[in-house]
Amino acid sequence: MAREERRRVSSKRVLYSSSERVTSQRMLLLDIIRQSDGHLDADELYRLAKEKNKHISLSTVYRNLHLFKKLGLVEERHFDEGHHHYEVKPSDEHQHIICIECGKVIEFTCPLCQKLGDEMGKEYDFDITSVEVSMTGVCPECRQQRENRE
Amino acid sequence: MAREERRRVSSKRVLYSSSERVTSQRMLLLDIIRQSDGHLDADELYRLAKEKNKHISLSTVYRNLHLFKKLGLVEERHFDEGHHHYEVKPSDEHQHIICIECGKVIEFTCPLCQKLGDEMGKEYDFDITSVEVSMTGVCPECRQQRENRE
DNA sequence: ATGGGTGCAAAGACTTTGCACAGTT
DNA sequence: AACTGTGCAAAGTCTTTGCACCCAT
Repeated sequence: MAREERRRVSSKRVLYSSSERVTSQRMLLLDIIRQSDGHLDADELYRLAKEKNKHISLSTVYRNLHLFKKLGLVEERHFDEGHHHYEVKPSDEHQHIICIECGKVIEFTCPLCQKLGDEMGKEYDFDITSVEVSMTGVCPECRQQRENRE
Repeated sequence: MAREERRRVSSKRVLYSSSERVTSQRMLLLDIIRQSDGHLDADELYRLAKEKNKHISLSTVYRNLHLFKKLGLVEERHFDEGHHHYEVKPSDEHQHIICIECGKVIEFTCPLCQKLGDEMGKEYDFDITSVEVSMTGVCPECRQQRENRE
């Protein structure tokens, strides 16, 4: 079984084994989220889903994003904008660098960040459930363009 | 000159020395932001401002938050919600832990996080402009309440 | 006097909700 | 058959914008 395949089955298995119903919309959305390279927002997911199912509605997308989040299949990320982004919950925790010019997203892993979460949890007596690191900056390409403009 | 006083003057000095106009609304908003213990959202700032100036409008609040951000007087923070929070730009960079139950916010400093920003900047050839760390979890008080409920 | 700032109301962007019908169990 | 999920439209929340008037420079 290919790696891809295993991941897909595993997402759906979570759905099957939950008490939630398995609908074609949910299958479709899970497929799209898995195939994307991450960081979809609700509207992008909706547009992609509509290519396969013309009648799917935005509310269904929102409702199921909440469901997937509850089931632990996706994570909500808060970048510099007024809306949320979602990505498949990765087996390895990772963090993001976002270009403020073009919106490009770089992922990097940071074991240190998890460790930091543990430490701060102890320090302030919190049960830490997530550690989110977002750096913003200007990517090489956009910096180049800026320089050309000057 | 007291510490508080110095900080206020310094915020206003930035405004005076910019080409932006000095209006009573801007003075009022800067005063409120400075006096708050941080993490105000636009609506809270609006409500507080209305206590002093009944006619101030929400748009003025939004417009000036953008201005203050541009002038580097406040920072925008992205917690787990659908709206932004603002805080006086602190001389020392710090990060946040947010309780998912009651919304309480803890601040902690993390020199390591800035260092991480530098490193990642080098690694991916980004000019990093900010490093934002948000941890979420359950605070001691809310954990207690949960346990009582069970 | 000139140009930017403000208040108000309306519009925009993103998200949630009520309801009747359809689909899953 | 029972009950949850869906599509649609309407409402809700947060933010931005157009415009006439006001005020800082």
